[in-house]
Amino acid sequence: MTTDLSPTNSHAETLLEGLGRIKVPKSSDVLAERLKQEILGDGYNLGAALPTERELVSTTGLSRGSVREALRILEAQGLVNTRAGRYGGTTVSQPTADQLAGHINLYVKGRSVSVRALVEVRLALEPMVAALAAVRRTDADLANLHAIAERIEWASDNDLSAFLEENVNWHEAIAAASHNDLLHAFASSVSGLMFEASQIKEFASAEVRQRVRYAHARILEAIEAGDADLARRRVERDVQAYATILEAVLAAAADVSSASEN
Amino acid sequence: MTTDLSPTNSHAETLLEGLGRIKVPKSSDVLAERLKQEILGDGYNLGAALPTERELVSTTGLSRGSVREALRILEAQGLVNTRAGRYGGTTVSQPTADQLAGHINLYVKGRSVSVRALVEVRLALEPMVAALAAVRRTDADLANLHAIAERIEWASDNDLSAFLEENVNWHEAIAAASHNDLLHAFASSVSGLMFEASQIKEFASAEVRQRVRYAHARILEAIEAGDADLARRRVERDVQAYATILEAVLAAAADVSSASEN
DNA sequence: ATTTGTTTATGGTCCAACAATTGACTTGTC
DNA sequence: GACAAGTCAATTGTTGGACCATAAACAAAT
Repeated sequence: MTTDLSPTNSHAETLLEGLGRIKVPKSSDVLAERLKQEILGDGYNLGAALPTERELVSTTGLSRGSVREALRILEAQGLVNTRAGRYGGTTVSQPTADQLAGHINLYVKGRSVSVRALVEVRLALEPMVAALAAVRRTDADLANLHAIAERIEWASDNDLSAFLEENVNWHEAIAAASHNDLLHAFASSVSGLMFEASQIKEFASAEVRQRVRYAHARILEAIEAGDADLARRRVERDVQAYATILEAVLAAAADVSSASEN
Repeated sequence: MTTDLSPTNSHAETLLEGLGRIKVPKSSDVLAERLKQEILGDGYNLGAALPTERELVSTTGLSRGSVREALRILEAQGLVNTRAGRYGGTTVSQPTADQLAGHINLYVKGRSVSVRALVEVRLALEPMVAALAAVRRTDADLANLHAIAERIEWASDNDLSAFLEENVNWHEAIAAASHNDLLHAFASSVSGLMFEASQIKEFASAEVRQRVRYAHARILEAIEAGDADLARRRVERDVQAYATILEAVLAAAADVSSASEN
């Protein structure tokens, strides 16, 4: 290995055998990473105060600008909050479901994930969500769901955009009733993205709206009864139906666009 | 409404009826948000170059520090990359699956999501993943899965940590074979988290390892045959079995800790 | 007791300069 | 002509210092 004749770098090669690309990280990245480890480790509890910017400057030897860039990174990751003013400063916080949903949205939009793919994810998540909700729903969850169902009932005949929005709230409420934080974040994020897609597609006909209301009623019934399997099956059928309708709409749209291409 | 006697703020109230909390956003947040909108909108294609920092300084009127903080935020969101040097600069990029997985991990760790909750999510995702993989897997996917299965076979009797790691690769490979970017990101992220939990719990006995290998073989068989329903059912049973074992281990651990409490 | 002002430690912002990086360009060498 | 080495220039990386804005605590005034 050390004696083979490489076509380039004739000398000073023996010592540099397995050297790949050397990356020189930015100081702000290094600091952000170190703070992140300390936060995730046992060093800081929720709400604990990090050192002030100027303290970090003196302890790390970095400039205040670099320290602040590191803090902006942690802030974007949802790990800290900052408040100005005396007795303000940087405190440890938990990433919120909304923040995670935001990152999921960026991923989906940035990569132009197809609506079909979203439906597939929904098809995976929502039956499980409903099953868990049937087992774990609290009285407050049920009250919330009933209230939303009522608003959907009203909006169905009056206000299309309100109908769609309350629909998102419905899915959000069921996801919350599953009392599984991660599932909740996943499901409500996907629901929100589907909502945006629905607004473009405009496929909520009166017939579809009627169907949705009926399906919701049956699902809520199952959740209220605490029947997990029934809730799962009914949601599964509902999402399947939705997917079928969506396929039809998409096919129609494809027809139109291919026709206009000729 | 305007004539009622409020207990405080006796005068100068009529003009301030519906004023909520006034938020003064940071300049870097404003700039980050604006750039984000332009990137997500039709303004920038993938790989397109954003204005240089100094151009942004002159067009926005902000200081370079604020501009840089905005760019760090976008970078943390995976929307841009930055390279130093001439012909360097900030370019638009897509968030990677790894970056999304990182945010999911932060959410899970930050909120101390239970392993049980993770299992529930896995139970929702993986059957769908397998079903899609059975329909969409390419020859490369199959070759990859076979290679991993072989390495697992070897590691099962020799190297426990390698066994666990290859296990993650297995799940990752199936998720990739589903050819659904979002599902892939979700599933592989959860797999990674489960892996970390497994390393702590140390519950991969020889019997469990044997079982895993058998299950993998049957699942791969179904995927190779292109039988979506069979693959779904087999994965479902596998994950169920895993969940059962995990419950037992957790119960045993709970026994130990409650015993040591007395 | 309520309002009003003052204090002051903290983050927010700006500016100016220099260092480090890096791809293109130029020159030198064989 | 091809290849190596050196030079250049535009861009991000980093620093130091200064000042502004914010907000909780405290003091004073009414």
